[in-house]
Amino acid sequence: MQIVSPLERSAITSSDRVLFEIQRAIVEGDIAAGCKISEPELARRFNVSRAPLREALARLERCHLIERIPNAGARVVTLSLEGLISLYQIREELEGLACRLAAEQMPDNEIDELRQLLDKHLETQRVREGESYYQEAGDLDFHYRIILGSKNQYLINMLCDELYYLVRMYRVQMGMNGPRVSRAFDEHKAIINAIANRDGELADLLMRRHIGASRKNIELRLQTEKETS
Amino acid sequence: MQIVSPLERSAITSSDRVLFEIQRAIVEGDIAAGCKISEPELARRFNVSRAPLREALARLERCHLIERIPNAGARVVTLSLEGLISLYQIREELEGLACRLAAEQMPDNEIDELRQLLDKHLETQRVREGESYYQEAGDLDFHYRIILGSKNQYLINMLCDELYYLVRMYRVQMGMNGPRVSRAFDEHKAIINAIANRDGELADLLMRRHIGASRKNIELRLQTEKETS
DNA sequence: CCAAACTAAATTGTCGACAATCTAAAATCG
DNA sequence: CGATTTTAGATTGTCGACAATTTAGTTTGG
Repeated sequence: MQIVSPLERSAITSSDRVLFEIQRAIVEGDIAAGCKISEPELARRFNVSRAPLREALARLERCHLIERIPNAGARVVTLSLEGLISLYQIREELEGLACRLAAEQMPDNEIDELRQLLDKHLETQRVREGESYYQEAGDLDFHYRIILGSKNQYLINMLCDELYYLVRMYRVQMGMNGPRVSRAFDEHKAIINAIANRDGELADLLMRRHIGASRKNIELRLQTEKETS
Repeated sequence: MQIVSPLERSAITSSDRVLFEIQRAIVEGDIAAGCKISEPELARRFNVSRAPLREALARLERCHLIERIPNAGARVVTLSLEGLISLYQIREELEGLACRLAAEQMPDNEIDELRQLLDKHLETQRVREGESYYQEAGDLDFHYRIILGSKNQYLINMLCDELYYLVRMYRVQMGMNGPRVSRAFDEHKAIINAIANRDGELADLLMRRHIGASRKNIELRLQTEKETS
């Protein structure tokens, strides 16, 4: 059984296709945060009828990218410091748990693969110092694999399907890059080492710190942006 | 602002109505676990077209009550010991977090109301010793209010909207009752005391233990059922 | 001039029918 | 006789149109 990389999915139905396109558009800001969503407009834009579009909207609501009010329509969510903190509080708990479980459940070969992935990312980072996109994708991939390693069906579903698009949206639109990128590598290394040693408690702790540091990094960024504006 | 009891909701659209009815039917076992779901049949049964029914199915999938496969249809989830453990592992983390946050965020009047609720439940339990339904509803109400007290939007959404119907389903269909009912009251009391004292760390710990004990209770029950059958 | 009531346009929710896909039973071939 | 292919039935996905509701603009009354 091959592990399907989480960032590439296959669209079966036309509802899937529309979902993926709108998801990407919202995450990357092509459809602005807080923007009202018009069903007829989007249906025309993506060449589908309203039925599959509404199915897609239901799934967008599920991953917290839009908010719907019955008989009134949908809006893209607005990003806020408060929301960011709420989101990362949950991530700390759930991904900490994921690490603890992965330390018990993750097979050796998956751990090896993850190590190789980290090495590969290190090279890419050296080459593309400063550019943050690849690091972000790599970071997400790292987190994804540990979550999958937990073998907890609900955990996987909640984090990978319901929460991570919003995480990406915060990262892309609020900008997570700069000097923290290199430090994140060391933290990833320490986490995978703890998992390889089957030390779930340590892996849990390290992941909580890692996510906490990431949160503080974005908070700081928001703070300085406010001051300079 | 009045706190709307989570167990009573108002159906705005006909899709809502169908959702609530099917939700109840699945949770209480009227539609059996593992059962295949036929869209035309359910549409006839609830006197709606397939459009609102499919909207309802999408939301049922969201709260993990059914599983859908594109072009192949939906099934009611099957309950398993493995699934139960996965579910409760997540509850321990998230409700522990909810307690910690509630200790910081919950206003005094909400804490008082929750205390009064516990006293009321105590009376009901004395009167109806042995019958577990009221305790269950009360227990859920208790957990609900603490989650709401956390004031974390995502936490509230994930627990109250996405996970708790499944929790109820496990409880109803696997039967959570017996001598643990009375002990749960004491645990609830201790938790609300910790929150009232603004001791988030303790409240967190106590909630994790409370949920862990609840899980072990059900596990034990499943074990003995297996042996006697 | 402001507020409330009404009206019209647009949007969302729902319906019935058609197209695409899957499932299972019947037929064919080795 | 068993395995594969074919075919018929049923189910899911999608479409366009209609009904119900909301929103914005206009009119009316104080």
